[in-house]
Amino acid sequence: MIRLVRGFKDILPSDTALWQHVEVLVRELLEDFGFSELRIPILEQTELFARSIGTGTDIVEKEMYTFIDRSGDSLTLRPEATASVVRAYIEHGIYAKTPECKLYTTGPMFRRERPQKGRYRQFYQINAEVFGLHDPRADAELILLLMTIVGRLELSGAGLHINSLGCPECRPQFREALKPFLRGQTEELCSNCLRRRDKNPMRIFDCKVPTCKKAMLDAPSILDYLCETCRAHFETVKSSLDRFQIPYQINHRLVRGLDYYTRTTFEVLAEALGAQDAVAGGGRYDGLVKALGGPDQPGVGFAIGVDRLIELLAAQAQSFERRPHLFIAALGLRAQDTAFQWVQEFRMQKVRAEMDFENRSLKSQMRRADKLGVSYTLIVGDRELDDGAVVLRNMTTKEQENVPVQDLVRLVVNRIRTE
RNA sequence: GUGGGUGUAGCUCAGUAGGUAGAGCACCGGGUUGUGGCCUCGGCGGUCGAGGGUUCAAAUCCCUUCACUCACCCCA
Repeated sequence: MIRLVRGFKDILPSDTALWQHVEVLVRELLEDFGFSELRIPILEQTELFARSIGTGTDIVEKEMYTFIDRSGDSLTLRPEATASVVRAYIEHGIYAKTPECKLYTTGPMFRRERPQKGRYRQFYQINAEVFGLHDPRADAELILLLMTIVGRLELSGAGLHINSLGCPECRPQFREALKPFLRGQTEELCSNCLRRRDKNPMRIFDCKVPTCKKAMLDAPSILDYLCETCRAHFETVKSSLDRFQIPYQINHRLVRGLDYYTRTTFEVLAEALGAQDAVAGGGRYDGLVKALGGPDQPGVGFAIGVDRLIELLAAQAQSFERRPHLFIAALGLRAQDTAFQWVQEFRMQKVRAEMDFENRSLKSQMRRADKLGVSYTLIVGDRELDDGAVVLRNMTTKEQENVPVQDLVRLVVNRIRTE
């Protein structure tokens, strides 16, 4: 048997209704908040990700699906979307026509990590990006949008964490201050953290090893090292969130894996997800557009991990399945022939009708009707056709009535609509 | 890439003094004449992850391998 590729998955019919529910709701909110959809390809030049995400990152170093195509170009299945959005923003001169713009995009991303709960090699994201706005209220608005989505989806147990990473002006000073502290923690830090102590010391905040966590409790906070501009920026983000009563937790340990983030950074975390607890994450990336060869335009964005979001919603046990409205139990070939005609007419009237093509007993057809969860069943056999009236059974009240064959579709449609 | 756990019917799982497999759910059908959900009876359905070894005999012991899963790592 040929099976799924490791880390990839099928989204089965029993789940797609929930996916669609999320997609529709999020899309509507994005449009309400002024975002326009941008559709970007799944394949890009490898260099785009190397330059935006950073050559030192794990994503670029060992997680990308990269191959050389026949022309000799190195291509990569996108591991994230922001780089492509920025590329499109620059390539099509969007910055010239509408430097300030809000874009969103959705689709699969690819990262060759070891699969586990909430982590797949093909996973889905909804990305929102805002370009051209330095104002901290843009950051706040984006977070507001994200939390509105969370709220509308009635997602429980999800908490917002925010932090500021400073800017190229003040972050280096923090890193310098962090180093002597870390040198004093040689005993406590795990081997991994010791290795990255010099290369990327801020990442140690992310380590989940208990002793590291403990050792980092007394570490200096980036928030004490922000320059005046960054401090004021962060203050406005917070006061804006307060104003809209968005609860949040300041977490000076919240750092990002991608090099291009500056200032505001945030994540929505849900404990129920296990180790992969980030449902959404984002932040400001003021240097990225320029770094990719565009004008010096700022950007802020977030990504929602749809798979994880769905997992949370599915656990909250809410059904979005679409059940048919009507089943036609037809007895005998003549009745089946008529029923076939009717189901088509019902569907044209937006009534989801089903019937059975096997010549099964009424009992088994009733069973099927019950299993489908229809609210009404039409029962038609030779007897009914001869009498010119078929039986309409209300599956919840068990009441039955006769409906004349001529004009049947209209009468039944009305009955179902008035439910 | 590293570690732990697990791999027996579509699903959830039983099944050790080694003797060629069971349950529940699901599915199909019956319980008198053309009527569902409960009950009841029956049926369908398994190369016991794969390959090799030990043995008269292995789902059960040994080796190898693959897959799934959780965690590390990383991140949405």
